[in-house]
Amino acid sequence: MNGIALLKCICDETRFEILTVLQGGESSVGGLVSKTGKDQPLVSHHLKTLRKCGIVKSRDEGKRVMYGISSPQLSALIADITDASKRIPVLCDGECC
Amino acid sequence: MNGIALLKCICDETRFEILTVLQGGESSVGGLVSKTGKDQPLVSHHLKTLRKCGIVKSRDEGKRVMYGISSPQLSALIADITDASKRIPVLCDGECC
DNA sequence: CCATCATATAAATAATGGTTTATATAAATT
DNA sequence: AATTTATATAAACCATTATTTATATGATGG
Repeated sequence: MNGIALLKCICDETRFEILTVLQGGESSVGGLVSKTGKDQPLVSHHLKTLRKCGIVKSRDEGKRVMYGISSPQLSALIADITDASKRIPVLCDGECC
Repeated sequence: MNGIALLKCICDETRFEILTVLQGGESSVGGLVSKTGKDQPLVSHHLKTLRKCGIVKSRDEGKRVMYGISSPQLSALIADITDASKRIPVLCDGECC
C-alpha cells in the first residue's frame, strides 16, 4: 500500500473519528452514526472510502452491516500514530494545515 | 500536537517529498526545489505550512534559508509511518482516497 | 405483501486546499 | 548604488473532496 494514500484516508476528521470508534471493536453503521454524531449518509460515504482503501472491512448481519478495521497491523499503525502524535510537544496552536 | 493535523501535513504529496528529502538532513529552499523538481514558490508555500505546523524549522545562512525537521521525535515518527505503511499489504489498487 | 428499519447511492452544493503566475523583499556581490 | 541570487508573498485559478439533501435498495417483522 502506498503510504500517502493510507495517510490521506486516515487524516480526514470524520474518517479518523470512525476509525477511533472502530479501534474499540466492530460497529454497525447506526452505531457509528450515534457514536460520532455525524449524518448517516456521511458515515456510509466515508465507510465506502475506507473500504475501497482496504482499511475497513464489512460483514452483513441481518439488516445491519458490521464494520471493523481490516487488519491488526492497520489497527496498530493507527494506534501508533495517535500515541506518537500525543507524545510530540504541541507546536501548532489552532490554525495549521 | 493534534494527530490529525500532523497527518494532514504529511499526507500531501509535495510536502511528503519535501520531508523525505529533509529526513536526509538540512536543505536550503533551492536544494529542495532541485531535489523535488517542484517550482520554487510552491516549495516555499509548503515550507510555510510545515513550519506553521511546527514540523519544520528554519535557520538563516547568508542569503540562503536552511530548513530541517524540527525534532528527532518527529523525524522518527515520519520514518515510522512510512515504514509501517510499507509493511501493510497492498489493499487498494490505484484509485482510492 | 406491506410497512418499517438499516444502509447505500446519487446529485447538488459548499468548502478546502494545491498550483500557477506575477511580484516583492532581502542579502550579497560588483 | 545597481545587479544578481535566493526566498517569500499574494492573488488568481483550478481541482479535489467533504457535506447535505433527497431517494433508492434491501432485509425483517407484522
